[in-house]
Amino acid sequence: MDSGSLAPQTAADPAAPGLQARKKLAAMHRIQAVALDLFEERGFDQVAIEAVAAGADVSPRTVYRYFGTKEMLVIWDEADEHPSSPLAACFSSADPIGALRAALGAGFAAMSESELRTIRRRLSLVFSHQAIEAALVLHSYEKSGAIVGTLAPNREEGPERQIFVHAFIGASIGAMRHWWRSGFAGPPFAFVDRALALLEHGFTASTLDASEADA
Amino acid sequence: MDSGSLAPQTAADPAAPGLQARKKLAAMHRIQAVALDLFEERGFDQVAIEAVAAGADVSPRTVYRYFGTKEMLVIWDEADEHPSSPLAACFSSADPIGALRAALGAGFAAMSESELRTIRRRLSLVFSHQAIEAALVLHSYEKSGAIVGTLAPNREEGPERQIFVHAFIGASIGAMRHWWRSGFAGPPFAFVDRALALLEHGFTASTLDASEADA
DNA sequence: TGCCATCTGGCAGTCACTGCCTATAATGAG
DNA sequence: CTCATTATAGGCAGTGACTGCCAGATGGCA
Repeated sequence: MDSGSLAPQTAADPAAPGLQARKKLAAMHRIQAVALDLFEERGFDQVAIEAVAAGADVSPRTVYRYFGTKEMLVIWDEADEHPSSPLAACFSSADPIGALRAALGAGFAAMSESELRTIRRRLSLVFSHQAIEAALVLHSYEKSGAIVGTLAPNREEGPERQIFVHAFIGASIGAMRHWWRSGFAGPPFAFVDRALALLEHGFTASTLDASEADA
Repeated sequence: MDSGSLAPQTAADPAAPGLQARKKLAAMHRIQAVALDLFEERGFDQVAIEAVAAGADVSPRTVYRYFGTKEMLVIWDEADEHPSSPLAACFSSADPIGALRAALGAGFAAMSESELRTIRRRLSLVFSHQAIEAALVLHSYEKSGAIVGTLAPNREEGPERQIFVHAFIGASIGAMRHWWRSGFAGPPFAFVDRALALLEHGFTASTLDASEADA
């Protein structure tokens, strides 16, 4: 609702985004908010892009230009915009899993309650609709693939890193799905942390057999 | 080309599929063959379903009835039809990873060279087109989710199994992707086996750092 | 203030996908 | 073998996601 951040900046920050960039970002937030409302109210498949556009006072063409696909209305996160993702450093770390645990923990801790609420709303839509979940998996693959690609551009690599990235994303999404299925019980980081612990120490038979196995 | 298996069976096998079932299966193989040819020739996005249907001498409506989506023309595998999937037993085994390794190894070993060639063609399409890869991930999640769902219908579960299933699929697809990127060098099972070994014993820092790390 | 680059909106078109109805082919009983 | 029943393929029309194109509007900047 509030678009106070559209006011021009007094100091000339060299890396400051211009007015159009700020307007675009504000419009994207507005469009996504309208979309989430409509999707929750009528169901993802029952809402046409045209309705979202009308509710956000933009043209359908603009919605497509901003988000590309209907699923991206749910998937999109402003954090993805910043290219200097904290995940990038993790994959190149000597201890990737430890770095990921630290980065994700810090990320979740830094979230406000309203941000967490939005995350929960989006995840509910993700796991209720196959098409959105598929888009999320794919988006994550792409992002991580791009990160790994910049780390080792030319080197012939073994399959380990590729397998790890995919397994990491799979495990994370599995953890998020379980968080959702549990009615978002407990802090979100507990689930991701459990997933990372499993990846780090391996899935033993006893781990999978018993429901009680704390790391 | 040959549809010899359409001949009526002499002995009355009680579980034998009827004529329509055999015709449908033959048509699906024919349609998929045409689709793969066209997709490789012109590109997935440049081929309309109508063209596939025309090439296979069926109506477009029938293609949709059989495959549901365009991506399924690539994803579909006759092995998926049989409900008694060997994977089902694996997830309920006391040693799921060992069982998976055995089942997948046996599955790959049983494949003829022509079947392997088809797998390679399909994988090339999968990893060249995001939409198909997304559909594959989704399809795998669904299948595995259904299997796990039948195993423990009511029990409240911890996140471990959910995480494992997703990580397993992620790792497998990562392995397959690497197999594809390597120009399908070596036997396919080596990559999946590597993925399973990593899942079983965990991703250590040294595993991810060096390209050379044999289990 | 005025020029230039960029962006938004509208239009028309393609195509994946679906529900509905009819024609046809397989199945089982007599 | 014949017929009634049932399942299945094909045709048709419609919806909606998504895209290229062009004209008009708007921010960026001298």
